[in-house]
Amino acid sequence: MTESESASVDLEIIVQGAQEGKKLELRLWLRMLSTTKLISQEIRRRLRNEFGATLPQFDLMAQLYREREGLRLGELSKRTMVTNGNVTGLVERLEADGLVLRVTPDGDRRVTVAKLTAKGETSFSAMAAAHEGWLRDMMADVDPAIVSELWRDIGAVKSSVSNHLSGTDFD
Amino acid sequence: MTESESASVDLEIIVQGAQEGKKLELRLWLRMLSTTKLISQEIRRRLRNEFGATLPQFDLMAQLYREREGLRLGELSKRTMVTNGNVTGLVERLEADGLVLRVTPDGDRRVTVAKLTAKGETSFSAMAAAHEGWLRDMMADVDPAIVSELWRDIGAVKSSVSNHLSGTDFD
DNA sequence: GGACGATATTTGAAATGTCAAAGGTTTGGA
DNA sequence: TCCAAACCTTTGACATTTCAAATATCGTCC
Repeated sequence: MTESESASVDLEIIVQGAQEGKKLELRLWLRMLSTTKLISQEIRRRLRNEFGATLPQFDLMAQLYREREGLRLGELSKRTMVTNGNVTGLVERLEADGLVLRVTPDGDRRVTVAKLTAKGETSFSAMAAAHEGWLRDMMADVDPAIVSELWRDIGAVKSSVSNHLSGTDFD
Repeated sequence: MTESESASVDLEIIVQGAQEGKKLELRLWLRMLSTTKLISQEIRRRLRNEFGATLPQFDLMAQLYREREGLRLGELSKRTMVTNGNVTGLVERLEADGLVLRVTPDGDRRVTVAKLTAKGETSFSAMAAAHEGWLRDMMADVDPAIVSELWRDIGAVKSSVSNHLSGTDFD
């Protein structure tokens, strides 16, 4: 009994080891990373060519588009996963282009709230429509059922990662 | 949890349809992107804290570690998915730290080959071992079968994206 | 052997990114 | 009241990133 069981286990180990070495998680990570880079670069190129915008600007405007009242810079920083200092510069440039407005509310003068201007909303909604289409095109060869499955399972990965962060996590 | 499975599935579908409607690909992309950012930032932090290294440096050294003869900068650029100009600066800093060496082969003086020094190999192999462990830890809550499945299905995404890139096009 | 196109890398400008430290502002006790 | 801790944003020093233009070298065609 131990003989047959251990034999099949050994075989699995051997096959896996022979074909790919080991480190399943590492291989998944490398593939996720390269795929994400590939898509990012394509989106970046198209945003640039068709709208003269950058990806970080698009991401930031996407957050503001969903919150028409505007967002504090710290909140923007969390949602875009970009550091505070970086948000400052991004908003500065967007404001210079007339796409975003900065306001300090009366209640608390430590705070700066960023908000899309009318021009910003128009500009973003055109980009968003195109952006969605690009993604559909790029993933056109993937079975929708697989897309759903990936969405779910990557959620599991994200959740696992969130629970094993070293520094100050929680949110 | 107290409800039957089919009821909760229906509910999910309804909620999903009502709240987000369509855009499955868009939602997958946003989740992939945020998950990748999360993992990247964690690795970045640990590389910095434990080894005083940066992620791009680690990535570049990883390529050189697999090619002990060294790589031309253009090849490095392709493999790391980083632009040529960027590789120049990365290699410069790594050379200043004594981790990488630059050589111009006799045959072709246009070419620069980068190669890990002994110090670079030692340094990288310590980082690589830790790096692999971090990924295993971060993904510890994900079923290995799911990890395999993700690896395969993300491969399908990557392949689809590769087939729908806008080369040099016009408007 | 000299001009030309193809290759390979570097450079320069601008934007994005991190981190740590410094600025203001509020708030909550003593 | 007053001051120290907490909060929010900006600043400053660097590293990374992209793109486009500039350099440098090779190979070839004549």
